[in-house]
Amino acid sequence: MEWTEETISRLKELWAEGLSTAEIGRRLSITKNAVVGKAHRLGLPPRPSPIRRGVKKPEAESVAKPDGATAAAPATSPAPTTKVEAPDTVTESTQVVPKPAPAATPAPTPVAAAPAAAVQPKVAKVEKPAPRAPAKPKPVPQRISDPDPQKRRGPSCCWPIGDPGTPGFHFCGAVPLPGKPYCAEHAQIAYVKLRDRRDNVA
DNA sequence: CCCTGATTCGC
DNA sequence: GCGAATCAGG
Repeated sequence: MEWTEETISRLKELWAEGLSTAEIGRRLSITKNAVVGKAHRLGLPPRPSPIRRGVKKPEAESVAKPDGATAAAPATSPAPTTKVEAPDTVTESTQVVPKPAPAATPAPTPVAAAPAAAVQPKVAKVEKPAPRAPAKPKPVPQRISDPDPQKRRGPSCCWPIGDPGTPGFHFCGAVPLPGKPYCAEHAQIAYVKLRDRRDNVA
């Protein structure tokens, strides 16, 4: 495989759009392994993996030395969960991380999903059969009346401002368009027409 | 078995 | 650097 700037950028785009590695592979006429391998090498943001292979291999080291003394492991604390999370959520509003889903994802349901680092919030409309997550148009009737983002508890624009995990990160919070997760301003950006990309061999 | 993505390892 | 083979979870 010849990874030219062209193919690499194409890979990045498709990767950022959340397509499966296999799907990307199909589009580029390469195997998913090639896609994954390259993406990994490029340091592309890992997307939700079904597995967690992080478990280390048989490493001879963690043998807990019974010779006591100053054991580094405080067994007295069964729950030393040192969480380093809770960056700085905006207000008390239930913020959901917007995953620019294909087509329209109207449901403001808390989709607990962390966006892959700095995923470009662009909604792409793929014509190919989506592997999973079929669009489920479910118009949620909700009245928008209170224009104050700080007070209203209803739906709020979940356009991410800044990078998730960084201190300044927050969501737009403005009043979203009816049936849309974003406000008018960000909906424009979100629902940009995917530029024509008819491609490759077949 | 199908799907998925991650890592390993020979090339 | 590349990607098939392999692993591993859903």
